[in-house]
Amino acid sequence: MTARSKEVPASERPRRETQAERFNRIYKTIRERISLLEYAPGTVLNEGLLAQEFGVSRTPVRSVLQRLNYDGLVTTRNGVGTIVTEVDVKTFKDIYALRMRLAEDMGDLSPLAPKPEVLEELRSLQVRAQELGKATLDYKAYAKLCNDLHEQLLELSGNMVLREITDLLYYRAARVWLAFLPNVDWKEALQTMESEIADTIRVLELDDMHGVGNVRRQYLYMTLKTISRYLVGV
Amino acid sequence: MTARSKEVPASERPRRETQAERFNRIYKTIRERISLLEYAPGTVLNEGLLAQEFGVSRTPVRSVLQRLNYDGLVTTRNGVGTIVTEVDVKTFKDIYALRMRLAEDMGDLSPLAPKPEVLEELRSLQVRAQELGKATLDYKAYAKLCNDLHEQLLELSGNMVLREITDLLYYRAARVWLAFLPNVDWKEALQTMESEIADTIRVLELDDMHGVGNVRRQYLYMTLKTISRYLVGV
DNA sequence: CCGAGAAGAGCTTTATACACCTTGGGGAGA
DNA sequence: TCTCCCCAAGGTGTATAAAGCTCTTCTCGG
Repeated sequence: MTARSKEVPASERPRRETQAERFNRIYKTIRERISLLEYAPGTVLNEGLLAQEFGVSRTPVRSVLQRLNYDGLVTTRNGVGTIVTEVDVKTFKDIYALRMRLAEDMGDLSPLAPKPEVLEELRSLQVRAQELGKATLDYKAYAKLCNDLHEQLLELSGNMVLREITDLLYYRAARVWLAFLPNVDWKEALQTMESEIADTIRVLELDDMHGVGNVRRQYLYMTLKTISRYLVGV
Repeated sequence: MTARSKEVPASERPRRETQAERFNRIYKTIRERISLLEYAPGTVLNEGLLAQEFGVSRTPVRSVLQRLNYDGLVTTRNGVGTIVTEVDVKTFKDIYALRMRLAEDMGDLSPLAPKPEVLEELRSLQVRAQELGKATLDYKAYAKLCNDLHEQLLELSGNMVLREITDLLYYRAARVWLAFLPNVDWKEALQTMESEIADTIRVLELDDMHGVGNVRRQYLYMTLKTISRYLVGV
């Protein structure tokens, strides 16, 4: 029993943020900014400024940036700074090829019975997609939708390792599709996304976990093909 | 042009170890020690001592340990130390289930034409397995053999992302099989390994990259079953 | 006018000092 | 004798200063 815990009951005491919690907060914040293209590829992240923004010293920020480095989202060059990476074409294709496989695996490897909350959340995502399709261009909202969909799909697998890797690969290539988005028709893009969500809900309601993976794989394939076609054109 | 490069021609100057090189050296060293059970699960790694051993300050060592933490090989507890993780049964099965899939993928996703060096290396591994089978128990040598085989198989895929993940998962679970080894017959274990290498060489000589994945998957399956059977028995 | 070179600014990397946390042992009290 | 509390030792987490690297810019010579 420490001295502090005697002063106030543990339940009332406003528990200070754990170091791990703080790490995750900063990590997810920066990762989201990268995935939303707020930090576009080539952007130089300054440790000092980030430290200032999050109200910590540079040390914990460095720790986060190193993690993002392992994730492949940034590279740090001595004397220059920490730079958000470009995703080259080959890597992009490699990632998508692998993600398509992993999507299938998601249905096979210890799938979880779909929790009602997930279905609920997916329906609200569907609404968001519909609303967004009517509205004017809002790439950031689109990206958030993608991220949220991804997050919900993760919930469907009981294989934590698969989850982790799927998450890793998702964020490593998420920027590419978003950066490509201006090249495709906005309404069509959102209709496609709405279809994916609708299809997913449909198979989920049948408890067809294999189907979920197939739907995901199908739309990953479409995305890959769309971008590939454009790359050939250039 | 810096001052130092004027003193001696760049070709003669003994290029100092890059920071990245030093990182990798320390990282791979510690990771190998973990995979070889030199640092068994539960072992507490002391940042200060490691820093002393590698002749650096605690900072770069911390950086390596954080990476190992992300890899799932250690967990760091404040005030205690950095502890080599146990691999629980569920995680182990999750990893193996995924590795089996990835082994198949290895044959499908941009396989590389087998370089002669790889075949050469595999043949030497086969010899090592034969020698080891005749000799007395040497778990560490067995583990090194496993690691080297793994490394060679990585060379066969042109999908760098797949390589990276395969590597990650290999080392995350490598300890388990090694720790289990005393429960199986030594000669049989080495005969099995020799068979795997022989099978791999055979399919490689036919340029059957899909076959390589199948062989790998097959032996992963055997390993998984062997351990699972034992776990049920307990 | 042009280019090579050197100095300087700004960044990351490393080293080090200090704060905080965890743990285990020793001592006082029941 | 057992239990509980306290505290000291030793660990990691954080902050900060020094060192090293990179790029820019300015200057001086051709």
